[in-house]
Amino acid sequence: MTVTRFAPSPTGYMHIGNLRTALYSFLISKHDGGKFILRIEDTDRERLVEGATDVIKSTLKITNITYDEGPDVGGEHGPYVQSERKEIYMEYAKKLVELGAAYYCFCTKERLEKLHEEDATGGYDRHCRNLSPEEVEKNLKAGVPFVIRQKMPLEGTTSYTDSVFGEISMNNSELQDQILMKADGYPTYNFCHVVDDYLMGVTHVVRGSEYLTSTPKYVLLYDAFGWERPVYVHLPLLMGKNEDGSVSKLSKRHGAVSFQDLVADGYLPEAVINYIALLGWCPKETNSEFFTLDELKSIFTIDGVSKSPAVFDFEKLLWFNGEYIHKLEDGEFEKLVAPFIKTDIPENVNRQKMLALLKTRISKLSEIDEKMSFFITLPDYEKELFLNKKNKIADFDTPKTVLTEALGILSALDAFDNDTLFAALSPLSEKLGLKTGAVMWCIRIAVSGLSATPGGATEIMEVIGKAESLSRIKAALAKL
RNA sequence: GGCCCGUUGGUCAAGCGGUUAAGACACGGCCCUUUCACGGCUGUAACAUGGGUUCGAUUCCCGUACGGGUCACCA
Repeated sequence: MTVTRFAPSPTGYMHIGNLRTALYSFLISKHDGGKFILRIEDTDRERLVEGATDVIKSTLKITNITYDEGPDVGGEHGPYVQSERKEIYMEYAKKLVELGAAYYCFCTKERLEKLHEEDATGGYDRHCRNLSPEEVEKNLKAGVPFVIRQKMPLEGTTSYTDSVFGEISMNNSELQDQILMKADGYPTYNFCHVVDDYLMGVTHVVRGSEYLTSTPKYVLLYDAFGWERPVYVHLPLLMGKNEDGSVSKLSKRHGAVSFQDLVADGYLPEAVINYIALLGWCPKETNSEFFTLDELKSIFTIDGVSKSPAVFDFEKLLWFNGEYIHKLEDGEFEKLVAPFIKTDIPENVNRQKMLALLKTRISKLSEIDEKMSFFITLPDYEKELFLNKKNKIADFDTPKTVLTEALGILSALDAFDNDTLFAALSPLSEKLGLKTGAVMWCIRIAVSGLSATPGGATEIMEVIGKAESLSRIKAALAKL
C-alpha cells in the first residue's frame, strides 16, 4: 500500500509551496487508494510558533486534503507530533552508535565556531569520531553535554533513484558527519524524519527538491539500520518573479504567498488548489485545466511531475479564481462574498440582483466593495461622459431629449424589473430615430455615472429601484 | 567556491529521433451586445549556446553560458 505523509514544521503560516507539497503527497497516495499521514515536525524548539499547528490543520481541512492518521485523528503509529516521540529517537540513535554508523561528540559550540572561522567551508573536523569507548564512557558519566553524529563513509559514492529526477549520486567525501541528536536531547530533521518515516510505514517520501542533495545521507541511515529505502519523490521548487525580472524562491516579497493570505484576499480554496496542482505537474491525455480534488486523485501520476522550477503567476491564479467564482450558484456566491462587503447596502438597493450582476464580473471576492459602490452612491461625473462616438452622440441635445422622454415613461411605471423597463424604453429609439444603444447609453450614464458598468441601463435601474433611478436621471438633466 | 539539479513563447506547459513545435494565462484584432464582462473567432510570440552521434535532432551524449538548490545543534 502506498503511504505518504506531509510533515510540516509549525513555524507560522502555511506557505503556498508547502501546500502544494501536501497536495502532491496526498494525491500520490490517494491515486493508489493508499494512506496519507500528517506529522508535525516540531523538534526546533526555538522556531516554534504558537498556534501554527492549528493553521496547518485548518488549511488541510478547508482544502479537503484529509489525512488518515495525524495528531487529532490518531492512528496506529502515533504520536504524530515529534516532540511527543522524543524517547524513540534517542533509542534509535544509540542503536546506530552500536551499529557503528554514529558516534558521540562532545565538542563545544565554541570549538565549532572557531573551526568555522578558520575555514568556513570545511565543516566539522570529525574530532570525536574516533574517541575510545572508555573516553566516551567517562564523558557520559561526568555529564558532559553531547550530540550524536552520523558517521559518514570516507570514500566511495552514495546514490539513490529519485522518481522525478532520476539517479542522484554524491561523493561520500561531500557528506558531513551531520548531527542526529542535539545537545538538548531533541533529534534533528536529518534523523527523526527517517526514523518516523520508517516507523510509520511511509513508502513514498514526497518533498521539495531542496532535499535532493541531502537525501544520500538519509539513504545511508536506512542502509545502516537495514531498512528498506522508501521511494523518493522530489518536487520542483516554486519561484516568484522579482521586480527586476529575475526569479527566486517564492517568498513574502512576492506578495501574498500564504494560503490564508490568499483566502483573505478573496481567493477560493478550490481555485488555489486547482492552480497549484498545475504548477510543476501536467496531466497526461487531457488538455483540460479544470480539476476537482477527486478528479486530481484519479489522474495524478508522478511521471507528470516536472523537473524545472515553476514561477508562481498571480495573474493566472486570478483568472482561475474568476472562473470558479463565475460558476458559483448565486446563493453560494452571496454567502461567500458576504464577509467582504464592508459597505452598508441601503434599502432601495436590491442586494440579490446586484450581487447576481456582479458575480460574473469579479475575479476575487475582495473586489466586491469597489465594484458595487456606484449602486450605492452616484459617483461625481462630468457631463462630457454622455458624449459617445460609437453611438454618434456628439452633443448634449440627444441625452437631454432621451432623458426627458425616459423620465416620463419611467415615472408612469409600476413594475420596475429589467424586462418591464426594457420593454417600456425600447420604443423610444424608434420614436427619436436613435439606435437602442444610443438610448441606453444616455440612461445608463445617468443612472450610473460610469462609462463602463456591470449590466446595462435597465439592469442597473432594477437594482437601485424606481425612486433612485428617477432622482439620478433628474440630476443628470440638471447637469445638462 | 565545492557538489547536485534544471533550461520549449513574458508565465504555466505538451512533446519523449522525422510534427505546419499543442493548449492555457497575459497581450492585440474581429464578432456578439444595452456599456462592461462572458462567449466565439483570430493574431503576435519559443526549443539558451557550441560541438558531436545519426540519413535526420527540440528530443540522445559532451562542453559552455545562464538560472536554481545545497553545504547549520533549521527543517
